[in-house]
Amino acid sequence: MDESRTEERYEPATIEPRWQAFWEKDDTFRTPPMPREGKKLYVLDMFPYPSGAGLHVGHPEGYTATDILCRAKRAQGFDVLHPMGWDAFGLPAEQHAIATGTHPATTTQKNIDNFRRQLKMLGFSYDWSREVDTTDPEYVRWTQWIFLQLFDKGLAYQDEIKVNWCAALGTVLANEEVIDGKSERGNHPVVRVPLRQWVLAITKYADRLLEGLDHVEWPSSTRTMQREWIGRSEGAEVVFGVKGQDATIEVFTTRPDTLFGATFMVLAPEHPLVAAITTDTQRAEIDRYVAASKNKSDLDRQSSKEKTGVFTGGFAINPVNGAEVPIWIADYVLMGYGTGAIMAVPAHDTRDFEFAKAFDIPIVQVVSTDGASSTLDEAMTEYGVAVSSGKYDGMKTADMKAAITADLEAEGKGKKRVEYKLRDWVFSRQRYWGEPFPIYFPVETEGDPATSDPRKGDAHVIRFDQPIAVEVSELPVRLPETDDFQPGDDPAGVLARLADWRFFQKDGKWFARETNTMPQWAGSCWYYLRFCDPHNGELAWSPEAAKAWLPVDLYMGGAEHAVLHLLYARFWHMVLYDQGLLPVPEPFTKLVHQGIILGDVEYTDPEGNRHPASAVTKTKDGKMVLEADPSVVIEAKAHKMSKARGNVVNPDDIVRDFGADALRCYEMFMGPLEASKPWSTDSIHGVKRFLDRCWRLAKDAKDTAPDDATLRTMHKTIAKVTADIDGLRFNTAISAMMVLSNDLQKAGAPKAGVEVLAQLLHPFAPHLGEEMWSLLGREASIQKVEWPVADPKLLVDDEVEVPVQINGKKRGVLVLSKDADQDTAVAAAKADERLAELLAAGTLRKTVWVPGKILNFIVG
RNA sequence: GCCGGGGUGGCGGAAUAGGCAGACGCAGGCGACUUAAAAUCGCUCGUGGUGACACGUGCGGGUUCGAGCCCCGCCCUCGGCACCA
Repeated sequence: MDESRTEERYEPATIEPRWQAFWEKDDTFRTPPMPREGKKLYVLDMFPYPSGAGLHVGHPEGYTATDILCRAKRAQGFDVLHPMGWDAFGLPAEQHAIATGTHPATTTQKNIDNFRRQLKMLGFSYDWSREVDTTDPEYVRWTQWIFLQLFDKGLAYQDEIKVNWCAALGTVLANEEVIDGKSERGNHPVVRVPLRQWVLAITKYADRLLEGLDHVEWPSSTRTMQREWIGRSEGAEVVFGVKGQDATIEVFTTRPDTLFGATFMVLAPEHPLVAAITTDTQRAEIDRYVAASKNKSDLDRQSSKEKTGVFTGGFAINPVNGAEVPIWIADYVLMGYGTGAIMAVPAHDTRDFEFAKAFDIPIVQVVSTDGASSTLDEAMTEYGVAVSSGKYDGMKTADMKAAITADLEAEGKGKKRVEYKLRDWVFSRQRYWGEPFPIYFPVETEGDPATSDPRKGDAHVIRFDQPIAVEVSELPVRLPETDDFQPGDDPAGVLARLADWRFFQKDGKWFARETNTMPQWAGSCWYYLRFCDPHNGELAWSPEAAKAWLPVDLYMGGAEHAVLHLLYARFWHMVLYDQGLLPVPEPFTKLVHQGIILGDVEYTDPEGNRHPASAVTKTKDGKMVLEADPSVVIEAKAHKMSKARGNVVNPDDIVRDFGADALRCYEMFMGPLEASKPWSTDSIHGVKRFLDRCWRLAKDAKDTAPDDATLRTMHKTIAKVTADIDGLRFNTAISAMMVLSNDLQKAGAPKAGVEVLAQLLHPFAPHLGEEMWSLLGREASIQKVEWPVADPKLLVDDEVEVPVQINGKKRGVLVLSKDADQDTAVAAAKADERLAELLAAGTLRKTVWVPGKILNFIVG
């Protein structure tokens, strides 16, 4: 036991809790209620779902990145809003309740406490006084209030939507939980049953949501995904007559110019006209096909691309030429898009081409690249000029689209139309653990309302067609207490059978509460707004607070939320903006996705056995093989972390073994923030050694002035690290600090240099930063010290090394003054014995001189 | 199939207005200190060659004095979408 020696070492386990306690007591990271003019910065992490498993190493990646930025920006004089909270409604807690009987609120609270402990352990500079929890009734109050804003504006409505009902599990399943018509868990049959649901009219905002993407600094891949999800498509609606009937069929097409090539029509099996059009001889076969497609989910329908379909026996009349074309039904036409019916132009549409081939339907070419027609081996989908199209022959595709649409419109046989892939948002769930809807319905009882009681099962009718909003003053509508979370035989879920909560009397009349709950998206759609003013008891947020802090300047979170969460949040934001409740039209100015951290690389032989890295070697032709037996080829691959694979890394273990600062720095040093990267516990050692060296530099700092070279390195590092933090290039920032620490050590630890290192390092390794500052004899907290500024004069060296090439190959290096001209450089090169010799070997044809960069002689 | 991102030493990665490829770190090798080990420090470390040199950024072409970076054609890989008329 040598106590003096342990004192001489960097001990994160001692210093980290000490500084965390200091920050807490000092309230170092408290955000001012209002920022100073022009000094606000709102940096937001996507808040986590507090799962029972706790934090994994993926969480701290994005959190550390934003924490570094926030700490640096505070030191640069910004008022930074950097809050954290919990997206705490969700299915796992309810499933846990079903399995164990523990109330979801209890489980959730426990998990939140564990998450908070872990985040504090990592030293993040959140303003914990602004913490929000989406399950807190004070938060739910305002989630419900926002729903009422949507309801009042007619943006929330009810509809019958088919859900995946699994009777055996007694629950409604999400699409991804259904495989081949069976439940993923238990393999029980799943049927599609229509259920009354709340739907939000997000499609009314489709164009706004699309247009807004042009004004945000988001990854282009994410913007593209949102654009494709919205799926705006311009075309025309064309009306076809039905032979021998009064009925008409409307179709949507983006290629009205190919109307002359329509050789058949296809209706979706669910299309309302199918029964009327079908002839008696075809009816049996049609009924069979319709029944078969009825139980298929969209997913199943799309799993096979083989074209199937049945002829109805009916014929449609082409509005431009009166041609009679057969009407088919086929499930490659979706009822949910366009009109549920298409004009099929096999010559110019790949799917129609396949169908025509399968059922031997004529293919008529009406667009051609050169004006001639020929037999097509595949659909010709490119634009060209019209052929076999009557008076339109010779017109270019784009022109003909406009012309024929106008002509159809004039005759009342069609018009311009815009379609979207985006569907309205099904906003209700048949669950317990979610926000109740602030809605109730009148109940009609059979007898006298005073004596009949729907709670006891007396006959009654709930008038779902007459929804009534709960008074704002009565919010929140709380979840009823219960200990029964078991699935039941009613798809409507747990709340529907809690009759004492569901039914109530007012003014002598019976009413029934809405028993659906909101999806998990609801709470996460507006948490960034509540953070501006989290304790407001009168309003969801004050206009002043919103104006001061919005928009979010940087939003950090996983790419898995690229579409849904970010689209839903933007939608709510726009609705609230339209009501004058928000100061800006888009919520998140800049968005960054941190990459996924994969498990440590695994070396696997063809039999699936794993080998240690040291047993593997690379052959000359680049194959990985077993060193002991080169005939065994090894696959080296980093896999996604998963419990099943057993490669999950727990931050608690890493902090225990290396410290929070080492974990933070390692995750930033691994590679670019947005790239997915394999974890390597081995590599943390290097980062830990670096932090160790920094600690010793502070401990051993000498009161000597840094020499000129060290001074230049200090200032270059200040410039590099400052710029890299702004650009979120933390890996290169750390490598620059490693260079500085190595230089400072060689230079004998001059105090001024170590102070700069501590300041630059503290956003990355905040505990060590504070500790170094204190070892250097300075007062806490380093967070309150102004960020260092580089002296531009010290950023450029007076002398530079310029490589000299002969015919593009490096043959030497010249040391020249930084503004040497070509003549000086050439003279210096000729003065070099070796270079002169090489130059003399041929005729000089050309000299390339890039000042300060390169000198290249072309010799022939 | 379509749309994006990416292929650089044994490993993670650095370097793009086209200008010394491999910064920084891991692993490895040699050495110093130590009774020894750990820790620390120093040197070394793309491949071939004693060396001068030659070859090297997924593959094949091209542009250029000069290409990891730009252009054309492929291969692999990771994400997303997938009958949207």
